[in-house]
Amino acid sequence: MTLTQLECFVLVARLGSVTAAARALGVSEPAVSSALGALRTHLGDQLVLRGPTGMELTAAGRRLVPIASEMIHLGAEAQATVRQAQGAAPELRVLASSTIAEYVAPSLVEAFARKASAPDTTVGVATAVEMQAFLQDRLADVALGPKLAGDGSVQLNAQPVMRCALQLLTSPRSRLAGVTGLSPAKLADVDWLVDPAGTDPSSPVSQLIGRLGVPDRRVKVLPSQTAALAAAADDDAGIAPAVAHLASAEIRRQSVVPVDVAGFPLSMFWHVSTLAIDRASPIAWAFRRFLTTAVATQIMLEPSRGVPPSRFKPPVYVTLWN
Amino acid sequence: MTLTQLECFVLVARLGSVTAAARALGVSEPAVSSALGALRTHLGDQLVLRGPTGMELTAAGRRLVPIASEMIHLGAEAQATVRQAQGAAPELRVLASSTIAEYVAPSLVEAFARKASAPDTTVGVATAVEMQAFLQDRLADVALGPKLAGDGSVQLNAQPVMRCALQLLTSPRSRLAGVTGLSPAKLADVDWLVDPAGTDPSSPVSQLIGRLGVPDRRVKVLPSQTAALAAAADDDAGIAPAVAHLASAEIRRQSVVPVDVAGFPLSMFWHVSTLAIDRASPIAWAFRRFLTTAVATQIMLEPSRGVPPSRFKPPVYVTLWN
DNA sequence: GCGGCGAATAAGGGATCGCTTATCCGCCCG
DNA sequence: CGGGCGGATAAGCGATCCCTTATTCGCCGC
Repeated sequence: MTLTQLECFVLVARLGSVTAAARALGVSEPAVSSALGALRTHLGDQLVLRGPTGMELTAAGRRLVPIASEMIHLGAEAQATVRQAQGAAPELRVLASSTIAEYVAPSLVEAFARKASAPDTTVGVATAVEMQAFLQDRLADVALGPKLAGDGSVQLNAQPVMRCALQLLTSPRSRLAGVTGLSPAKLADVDWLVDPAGTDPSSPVSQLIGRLGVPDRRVKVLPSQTAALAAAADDDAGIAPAVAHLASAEIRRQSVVPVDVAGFPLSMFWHVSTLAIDRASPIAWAFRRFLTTAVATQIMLEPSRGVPPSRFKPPVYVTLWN
Repeated sequence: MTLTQLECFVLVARLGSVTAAARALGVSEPAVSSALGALRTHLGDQLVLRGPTGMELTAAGRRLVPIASEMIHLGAEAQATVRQAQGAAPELRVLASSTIAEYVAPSLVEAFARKASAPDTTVGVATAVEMQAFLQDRLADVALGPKLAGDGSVQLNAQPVMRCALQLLTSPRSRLAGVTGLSPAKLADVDWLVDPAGTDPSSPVSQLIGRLGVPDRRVKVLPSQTAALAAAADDDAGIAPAVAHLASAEIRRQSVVPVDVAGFPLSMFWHVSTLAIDRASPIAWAFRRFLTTAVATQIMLEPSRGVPPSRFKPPVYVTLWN
């Protein structure tokens, strides 16, 4: 029985899929599968079984989840406690959607470090379900992006921190540019140039794509929002969905222009989510309060220029014990 | 960071010595030392330092102990929970002094299993400090033998279950036999034939030996009380300290006779110790209550004939996760 | 029946674990 | 100052972990 094995099990249980857990951990699917197999053998129970809607817990598995989750948490707490006893800065583990990680998370973290007790901060990219699982297991302290609610066992606390306008952008030379009152149906048959957050099923972009019935082959996932905007500028028909104020530079210099479709710009919110205040770390809520300050709002409105596509590193997931 | 490493650390912290922890775990001293070294490297703190009175905790170590202890406990609980969810019998881990393990623990456990829900019981031999550490870490459920109090952090609850008379026995052909009003000073210069419990510093026998100033070379540790009595019967001067009613068969057939020394027979008690009732497992307290019944008392008074020395297995320590 | 998707299994390799025995080192005590 | 005790270190070895890629299995929808 290894902490790694327990971690794999909990993630499979929470995410409902071995593949999803592997993705969240940044390892291959058989790695998780075999860890799970070892735990199953050791405990003499299947723990999770394949069901129609994903992996479902057995009776034993259902009881094991909270225990394993607590062990993982204590493992992280052990490290944090020792660090703190040595007088080191507390640790703040932030998860963000790829869009936020690209444009505003670094500046936010930097500004917070200057104001607060200079915590040792790491930023990782994750999808909404991954954020939820990581927060519940306390493998991360703060999630930035979609609104998270938590499942039955562990409640999460979300709060909007930024109102955004989602625009559909295209090249000024595109055949979509300048057309007024464009029919949404037309949008299903052009290239959609999205950043990794667009692959998160719970993201507004992904839901939009689903609602419009855009076929998969039309969805091009670029490594960053900046890259997506650059690709849109070169494409004669592609659409890049983007948060308006993040693309302000590209819009101002007219490398891309808004597409005129009913319902756009689409209003949406960035949220900050943590465990409830009595269960989360103090530094998590300090960061959370910081996000509602004018300083933070300013940073979110005037983001650092997008990281060049080539240098944008997608997932910097939480480091564990290996 | 491994559960094994944490376990080693906690035992070193609780027992105050690497060697003692190694003995409690039934492994070599470097095994514990290197596990501790790995944890130190991983966490970047010494955790425990050599002090005049044993290994002393650093600030970080002091904070780590309860966290690590809880992780170990949860590890054991994970296994127990899964077992239980599968409908298996609950687990009862009993620690006993070697004397009790030899004479009465098997019968007690067997009788309890017949009355109660037939738990899956294991019996191990341990010294008093080991019992204390194991109970506090919840690696054992019940300790049988000396009265345990617990240290500051985790309170233990002890209760006497049997009053015993400690006799000094010798061969009827010994030069000590038949002598009346023997001076205690004479006892320091004869062989003392003790069972493994006699090496536990907190045992009455060990304290007696210390009080009388018996030199180490005079103390012969036999693998069981039965073996000690047999050796005493063959020795022309040796003394075997023994609980009177356990040696009743040997006394009745006159293979050994009591030595007449002031203060003997010496009254002492067997205790049962567990965590407080709200922190211990239900089965632990069920066993505890059983020990105060007439059935259990009868078993303790008329023990199963001592296990033949050759078949007595000394330490069957708690199994962990390997 | 046949793809396709997701999980399990196979095979292999590098790292670590966990244990051993033997040795070294620091410290206290006679 | 030498011995002795207890902890740390060295060297080595087998088992396990943990990861990979490739393949197989089971199930569902077409």
